[in-house]
Amino acid sequence: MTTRRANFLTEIIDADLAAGRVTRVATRFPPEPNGYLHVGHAKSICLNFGLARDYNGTCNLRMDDTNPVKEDIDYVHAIQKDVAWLGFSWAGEVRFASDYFDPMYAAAEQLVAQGDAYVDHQNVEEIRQNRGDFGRPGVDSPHRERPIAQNLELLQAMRAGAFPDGTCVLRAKIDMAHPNLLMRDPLLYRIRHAHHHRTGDKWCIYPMYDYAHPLEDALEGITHSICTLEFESNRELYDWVLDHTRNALGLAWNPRPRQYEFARLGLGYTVMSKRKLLQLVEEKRVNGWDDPRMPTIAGLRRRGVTPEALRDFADLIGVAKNNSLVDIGKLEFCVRQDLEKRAPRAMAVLQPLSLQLTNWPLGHTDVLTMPWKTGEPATRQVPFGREILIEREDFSENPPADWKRLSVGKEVRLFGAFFVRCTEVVREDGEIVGLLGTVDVDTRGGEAQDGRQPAGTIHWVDATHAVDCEIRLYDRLFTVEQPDADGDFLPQMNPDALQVLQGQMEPAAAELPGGTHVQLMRVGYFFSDPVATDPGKPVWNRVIGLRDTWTKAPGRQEGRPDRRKEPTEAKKDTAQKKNRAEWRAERRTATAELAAAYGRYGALGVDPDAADLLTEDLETVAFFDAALRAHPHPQALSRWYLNDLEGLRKGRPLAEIPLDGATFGQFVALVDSGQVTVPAGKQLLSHLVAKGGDPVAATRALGLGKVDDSTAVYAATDAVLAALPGEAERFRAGEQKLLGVFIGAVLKQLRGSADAGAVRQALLDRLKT
RNA sequence: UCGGGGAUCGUCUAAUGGCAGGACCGCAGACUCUGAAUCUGCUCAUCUAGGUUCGAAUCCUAGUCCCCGAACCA
Repeated sequence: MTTRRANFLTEIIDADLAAGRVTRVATRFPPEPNGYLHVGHAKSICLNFGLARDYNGTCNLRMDDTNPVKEDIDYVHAIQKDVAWLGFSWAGEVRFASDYFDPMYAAAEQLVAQGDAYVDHQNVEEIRQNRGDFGRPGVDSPHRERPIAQNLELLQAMRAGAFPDGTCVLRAKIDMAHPNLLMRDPLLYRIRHAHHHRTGDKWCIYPMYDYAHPLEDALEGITHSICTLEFESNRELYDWVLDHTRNALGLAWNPRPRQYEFARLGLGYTVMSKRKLLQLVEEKRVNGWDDPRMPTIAGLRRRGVTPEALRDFADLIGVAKNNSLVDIGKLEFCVRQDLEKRAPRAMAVLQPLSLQLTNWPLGHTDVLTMPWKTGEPATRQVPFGREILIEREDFSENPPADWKRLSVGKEVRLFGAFFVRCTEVVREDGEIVGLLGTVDVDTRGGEAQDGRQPAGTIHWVDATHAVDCEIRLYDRLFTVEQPDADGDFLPQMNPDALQVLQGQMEPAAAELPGGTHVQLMRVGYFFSDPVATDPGKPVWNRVIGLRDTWTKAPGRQEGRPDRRKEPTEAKKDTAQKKNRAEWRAERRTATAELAAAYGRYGALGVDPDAADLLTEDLETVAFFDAALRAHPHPQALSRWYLNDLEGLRKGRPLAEIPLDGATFGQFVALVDSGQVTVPAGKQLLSHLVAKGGDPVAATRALGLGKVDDSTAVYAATDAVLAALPGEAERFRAGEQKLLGVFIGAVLKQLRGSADAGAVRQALLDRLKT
């Protein structure tokens, strides 16, 4: 049983299940096979498959292959491999949008037959021109009103291959003046005389995404179709297609799929668009889709990132609708956390410096047995001889005060072996070329008989047995957090994202096969490249360095990103954009009744701002007038209307809520009379907006009548304080803010039917020491 | 310009009218045969202004800023 991570989507699903809208959960991951999957897709995969897992539902893997000129079978295979590698299994076979071309076409003919679609002969340019723009409505196509029979004939001719590419399209007949540009007669089918990787030459017309996607979902019985934020505007069209094809395929769309959008992953120091990734590959700025510098799943896999780390990362960053740019340090954290647990330890030096131990017998080798990992049984043999290689940066001639490594005259421990002391520096032309030192043979295994502890421990390898190996040091692909913020992203590429070094590795580790994780002690986590490693010729990729609180890598922007914004200067309103108040004022000028109502309310003592809001339209005025007739107290009425009812109706027109103006007036009268308290009134109003009914009857039914009985208040107060002894203690200790918690609890117990002031008083009474 | 979204520690994300919580990062300390890991502690946030309420991140009003949308791409 995995713990379910809550987010806005799980809330929606819970509500759907509770309301019976769906009885099962079916999601899908629908990539277009036109590129490799990247870590952004990994987030989506974890979401869709994770939801299916958490709700005992299903998740399909579906190739959205509706555009034959861009897609390729190789990508299909790569995508399957990546999803499986991430640890997910899809329901049944892999699906293909192209599997549904027949029913999609049938539905298109039905749309034409219903008069909901037509064949348009305008060219691309004309269609674009006639679509209008954000500020201008579109104009109807000259072919928009063609008779149905002719449209049907043309569509069939399109399908039969009678027209060359680009000569005509099938369009939905919606509204060329629609504020959502996607709804201005969107294209449904275009002609492409192209070979499709699955359907071959069967089709020469292919459906557009907005038409195909909802049908794919519906045909597969998807309940929750989850996509990214940029598709928000497409949702309206998604629903239109479903609404207008619901009878065409003999399917009831039950449950009808619904689209929900979440924020896609933005990750620092990399790029995530398929186009840019493709460009990096095609221009050979990286070595293919699986280059370990790439944010592709294939690249991360080859680098040595594990599926567990990626899944942890997906959990860590969560799912929401905020546009976000995730700190790449979070990914790095997940990688380290995972590798820390699993990686055996080994030693290699990247930049060797020789240390001759002058008191060690010439030609003698001691073989030490060390565990692959502290506390675990598996061991390895590590040779130790007269010449030792240490890391160049582990020696300093002029060490700082807190130096914990080697320097002249100082003793350090060689990890798992002996204590050594440096006695002399060997130079050539002023350059340090080696070190002379002595070893304490009584410290074998790293423990001194006398219990002394050297200041530091460093890693090392034996010079005569060390194995040459290629070390590939990977770093962030770009030098700035947002390489594609503006302009060209290529100049931001990090030239040091790959550094190749010739290192010296202990022999046991050098024999590890490709695809093995290891922590090179004090250096980082490494992965033997599964492609480049040959037997006896190891190539090691650095997955990620160890966290380093001592030295900071040069040339890298330090620490956490600080994207804090300067408080922006309020922009002077140069554009004469009309605000909502101005719209209302304008409408009042145009409509005498509104103006009259405004004057009338003002005369009744309603605050001008409130009067402005109440005279937004005639519907509101009529409602308010009816309320006024039932309860002639304009201030109270307007407060309840504006502050509570306005929020409760959630944008629905007044006519659609089961509460009319007169009843609303009666409701306010009831509260004003003191028979119902304000908090109870809020509950009551919420009930009336949802269910309708008579306020007095509802009050009685819900038990919301005011409790004047101070015994009851005190009893509830005592019960609450008894149930929250810790809080009561803290309150007495001075945490004033807890009073609200108590009031809330008492009010809840009394169903809001007590006066808050009385409750407060009772609490203070009881709580005073 | 129109339509649709969004705004909470530096970053990501909770809190659904009642104690602004967690994680990453950072800082300090403990421990350490890895300057790692581990452990402890600390710093740090509700876009602004009004209003409703005993009580507002949450409800109302006005404003500000950010993102997406005008491929025969998905």
